Amino acid sequence: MAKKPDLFPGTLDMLILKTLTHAPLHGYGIALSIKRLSDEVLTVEEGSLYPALQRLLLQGWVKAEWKMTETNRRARFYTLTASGRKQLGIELTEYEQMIAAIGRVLGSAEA
Amino acid sequence: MAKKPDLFPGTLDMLILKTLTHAPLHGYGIALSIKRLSDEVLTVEEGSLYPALQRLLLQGWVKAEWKMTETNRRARFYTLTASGRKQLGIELTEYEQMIAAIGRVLGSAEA
DNA sequence: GTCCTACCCATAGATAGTCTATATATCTGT
DNA sequence: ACAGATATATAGACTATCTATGGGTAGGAC
Repeated sequence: MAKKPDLFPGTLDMLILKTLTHAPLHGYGIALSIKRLSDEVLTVEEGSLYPALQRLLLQGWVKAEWKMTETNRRARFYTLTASGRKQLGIELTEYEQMIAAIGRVLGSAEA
Repeated sequence: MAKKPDLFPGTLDMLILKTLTHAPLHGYGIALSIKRLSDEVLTVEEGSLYPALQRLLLQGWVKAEWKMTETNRRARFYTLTASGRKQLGIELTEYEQMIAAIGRVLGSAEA
């Protein structure tokens, strides 16, 4: 984490997996998608995105194939696998539990 | 981050500052407080807590003094400063903005 | 009186996930 | 020809967290 992070460490994988539930996308498209959906609040840097995609590939949560984009450039399209979908479910649950717990602390009136 | 973190990186400082808005506490008490308020979901390890307190001291967001606990042991009590209270406000705003943005991505039906 | 548990502080080292910076290349519009 | 958007990828730096360890005190149980 150099300086201030553009997103929460640990949430990137979840966001990528979620984005791929809609349709297969290439890396650049994933970054744009997350940026757009979050109203420009979340920015995924390339140096974060591609390592993350390698991790997901290694885990078997996504698969990749080279195709042509609509603008006629070659790009790697990533598709969510069955185990990736399962993993997304796990991460969503953990995330919501964590957020709820933090919310309880932040909302507390007493120590 | 060795293995799975017990909380979101970046949120610890905010949680500590929030806990101290109620009353001055020593390190051990802060850890217990966060654990209890979060229903045992969030665990602050000592190896995370004390470095974090050093950071907060350096920034001037908390001040510390040695006192005696109710159980008659000497302990360092940390108190929130004015700038610490201001910093907490900033971090809360950023946090909520971030959470809202992630929620929009996770709740999206389309890419 | 000795042991055990809870209390309390602190540092060193490992780990991992992020950012910055850089390199390469193609397509489109001017 | 050139600029700007599209597109992939890696190396290196940074930093907050975890694991592991060390030291020390008070109080109660036995």
